[in-house]
Amino acid sequence: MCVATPEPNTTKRADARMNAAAIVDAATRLLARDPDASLADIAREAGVGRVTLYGHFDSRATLIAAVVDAAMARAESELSDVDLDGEPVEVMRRLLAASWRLTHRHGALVQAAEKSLSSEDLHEAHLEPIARMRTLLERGRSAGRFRDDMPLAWQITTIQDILHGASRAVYRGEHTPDVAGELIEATVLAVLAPPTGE
Amino acid sequence: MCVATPEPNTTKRADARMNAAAIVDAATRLLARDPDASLADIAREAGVGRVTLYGHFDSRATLIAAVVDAAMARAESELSDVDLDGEPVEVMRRLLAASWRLTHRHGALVQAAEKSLSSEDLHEAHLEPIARMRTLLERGRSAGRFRDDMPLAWQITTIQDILHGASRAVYRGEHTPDVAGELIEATVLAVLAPPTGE
DNA sequence: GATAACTCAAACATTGATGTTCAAGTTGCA
DNA sequence: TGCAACTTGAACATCAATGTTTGAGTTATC
Repeated sequence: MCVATPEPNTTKRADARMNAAAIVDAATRLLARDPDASLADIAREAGVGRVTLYGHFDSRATLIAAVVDAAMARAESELSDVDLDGEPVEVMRRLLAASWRLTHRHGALVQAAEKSLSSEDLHEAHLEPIARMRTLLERGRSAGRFRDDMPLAWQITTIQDILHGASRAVYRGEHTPDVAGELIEATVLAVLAPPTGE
Repeated sequence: MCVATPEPNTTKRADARMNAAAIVDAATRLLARDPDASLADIAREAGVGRVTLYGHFDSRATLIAAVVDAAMARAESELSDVDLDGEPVEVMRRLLAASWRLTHRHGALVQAAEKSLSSEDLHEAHLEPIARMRTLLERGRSAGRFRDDMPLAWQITTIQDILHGASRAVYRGEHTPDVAGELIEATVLAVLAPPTGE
């Protein structure tokens, strides 16, 4: 569940804690756009010396683990707010909206994590959101609201691909995040809709 | 159109030409899976010494330019074989099938190219296939066969995202290329289908 | 079969990012 | 106020990938 080893609760000075948070924040922002962003870039973005960064995080991997943990914590918090009961199409709308906010915020962070962290940790990290989506898809299929003539895994990766593609398109400036959210909803629902007997 | 400066027609020895071709081939294969593959890896994959590679290509950028050129040449040849006349949905099927073969073969090569080549060159390189797809989409929309309540650019990037996602899924071993082709067709057509008055 | 073209391993130079050390300067906090 | 905690730039070590050079060995081609 948790990628970084939890800090021993040494009481740090207030400014030190602020800096650590600023670094994680800056890293989240930069890595979302460029998974290869250097630690020097991240330190600069955080308004902090490079040495200070190393004072807080032993290595690139340690920092990324911290970023992933923070991201996962917020993600779980936001996703678990989504009410999974009710009409599957409506639930999918809500789940997509929450997923889009997260994807847009974290962007390519997954790729950064894949390069620096053991794949087991990461796979486990993504397991929960995927399971959530899978459960919803299965329920929607049983209810005849989603098509079931494609593999579940395909539908899930397609949804992820659409989300990540939207993230890149927004970074390219092609759409606003809000418009992208609407397009995602329309597109995913079209993919999932049971084929009308043509 | 052409990324690499064309070779002065110095007559090279047969084995040298073979090696150059083997290197481009190996690079195409490796870069399709890992856009960060090192030149040492590529040389090994080509069954050639690292120095030999540098004998044929000045730099990583030069090699990638050659790979892109070869890929583009084959791509154009295969895509221009697709008959663009006729029922838009049928044409889309054919165009998708051809695009899938190319995507599966070239995979992440685009990303490798983006890191090593000037973005102008690359943008121009991708212009033609995108224009082809755009023309077809516009015709299908006019004919009422494709939905026109989303931006064209969104539909195009979505199609590209689905193709690339399928490529990754196949590399992960989740589907065979053939099955992926069918899934791509069904998924893209679902995305493009005009919404039925619900 | 002579020769120019080509290959290749080993060894070196360079570059850019990572990570470390140090000594001097600030600042939160008791 | 004073001190430990914290920050910082500069300088250094390391590592991996990119390129380069050399010199000896193959081989296509004339």
